[in-house]
Amino acid sequence: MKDPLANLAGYVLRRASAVALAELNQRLAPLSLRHADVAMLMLIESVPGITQSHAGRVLDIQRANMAPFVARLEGRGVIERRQVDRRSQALALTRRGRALLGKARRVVAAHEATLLKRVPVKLRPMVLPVLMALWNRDAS
Amino acid sequence: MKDPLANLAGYVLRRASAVALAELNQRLAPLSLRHADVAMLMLIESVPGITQSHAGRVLDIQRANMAPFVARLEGRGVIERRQVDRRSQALALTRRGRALLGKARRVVAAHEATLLKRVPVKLRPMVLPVLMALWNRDAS
DNA sequence: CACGACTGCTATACTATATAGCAGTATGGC
DNA sequence: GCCATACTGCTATATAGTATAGCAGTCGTG
Repeated sequence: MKDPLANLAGYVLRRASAVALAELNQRLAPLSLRHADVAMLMLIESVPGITQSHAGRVLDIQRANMAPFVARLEGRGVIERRQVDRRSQALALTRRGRALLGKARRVVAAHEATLLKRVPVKLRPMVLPVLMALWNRDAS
Repeated sequence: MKDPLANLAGYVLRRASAVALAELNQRLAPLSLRHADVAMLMLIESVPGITQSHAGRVLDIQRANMAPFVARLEGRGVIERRQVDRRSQALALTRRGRALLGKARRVVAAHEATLLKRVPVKLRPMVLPVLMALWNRDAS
């Protein structure tokens, strides 16, 4: 049946995001990772020593939610905290974290590939520009 | 700062969706509506008499979650249920529902406009095709 | 040095979504 | 007609994600 909401960008954006997210989480399940975990690991890897508060700002995770989130990753032994200040924590990957991230990267790459494969070849180069524009990090 | 995850379509898709959803819900707050309410009202309007279970399938809402959801809308007097079967419920908008949907439509239109305004003019015609392709209703 | 801003944290709440199971109902094959 | 099967609406419950309020301690700056 034809969905009468399919001509609303906001609606399709939400549905597409929900499907993609569910698929990614399913792919990550064997590694006992969620999408947010991988985002955090990738961020820490590319900005080693990033502050916990700074990471939260980049990933748009509330300070309150960062605490148990980071504690869980630390408890798993994939990241470690180093005091940079008497209030700030610098985050870094452990050896184990780097190994896990390696596997996660392959999963993410496969996920990205299936996402893009759904888009007609001619439109593929527009995917990221369109999404980035919709995200619009500067404005809101 | 440059987000190191910004080249992952899945990540940007999720972030864009989250921002857009939050904005829409804020816009809808004065009407005491959430995005899902409006989706339901729009669906019922365009397919009057649609079955509750069918609506749930179209909008991807679990049967279990449909029950309290529909009950809330009915309790507000915006939709009504008619027995079509001894097990199926047909949904329809009440007069009040149609009036409310009228206001909601304008809010949604404004939201859509601000979304599209973020996209460079050249890319705008690609927005819906790209999102629809990513959604990929046929496959998954 | 005092003040305001910042950091990490706990507790809590709310929303969205997911699973399990139940009673009753329609349907298609025999 | 009868029965197995699938479907409908529903309750109860669980989980994940996200949000607010507030606190103790720390830093930077005027």
